[in-house]
Amino acid sequence: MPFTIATWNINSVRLRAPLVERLLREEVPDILCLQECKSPVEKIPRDAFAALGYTHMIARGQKGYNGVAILSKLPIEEAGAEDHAGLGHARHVAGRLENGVTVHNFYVPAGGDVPDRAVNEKFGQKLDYLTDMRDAFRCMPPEKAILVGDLNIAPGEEDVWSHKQLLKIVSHTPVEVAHLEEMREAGSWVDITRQDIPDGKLYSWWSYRARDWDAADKGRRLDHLWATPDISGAAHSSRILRHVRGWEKPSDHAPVLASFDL
DNA sequence: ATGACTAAGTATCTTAGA
Repeated sequence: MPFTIATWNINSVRLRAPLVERLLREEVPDILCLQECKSPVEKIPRDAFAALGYTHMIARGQKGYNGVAILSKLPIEEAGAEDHAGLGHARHVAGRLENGVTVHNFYVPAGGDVPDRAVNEKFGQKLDYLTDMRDAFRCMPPEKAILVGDLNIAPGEEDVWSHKQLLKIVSHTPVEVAHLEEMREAGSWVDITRQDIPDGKLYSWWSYRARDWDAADKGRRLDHLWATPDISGAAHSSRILRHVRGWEKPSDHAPVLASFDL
């Protein structure tokens, strides 16, 4: 049965519940993975999503920060949640669909301002988080799986507005890109967005600080949708919904989507 | 110059985002 999956860093699921509902109405993905819910699980407005047919939810949450949720029209059962790097943060949750596909929803640490773990503890935590993800995938190679989320790294030169100007900016430093690539390789993950849209600039995040984010267009592709090789051939129709960044009181991230014919 | 915003908490500023 074919299905569509979406991922979106919502930057507060309670404040932006109306935007989530609008996306669900307009795009009708079968599954929507959210990051930065910034809410305890019991305070997520799940009834509003259930009213639109999203009757299944798997989530991990905490007060104020982080938090991930999987909303689904399709039945989905819990398939674990990891606390990589031992941060005690709600940054991962996994679910399994009835067709046997496992969905991983990740929110990788942002990493702070200075790309040096000797002076910035958060940068070290980001690298450690990616290393632990890598080791987990090496230990148990994923099959029939999809990995989505805000990975907080824009790996390619075409994934940022200026490769040269961002080389020393957290999210695009060579050490982060190397950690991401090792983790991707450990799970044999295929970047579905780039499989479908191989060429050209592609962003999923634009800073709130720009006077006119659309005109400046200084974006980065921080949000990713990957799949294992056994199902990557079934993926198609990848999109990044740039126009959603222009909605009233938007998240600074745009939703990323793909469909699978399985 | 990227360039001066946004959200939550216990909150009238601090921490975090990236």
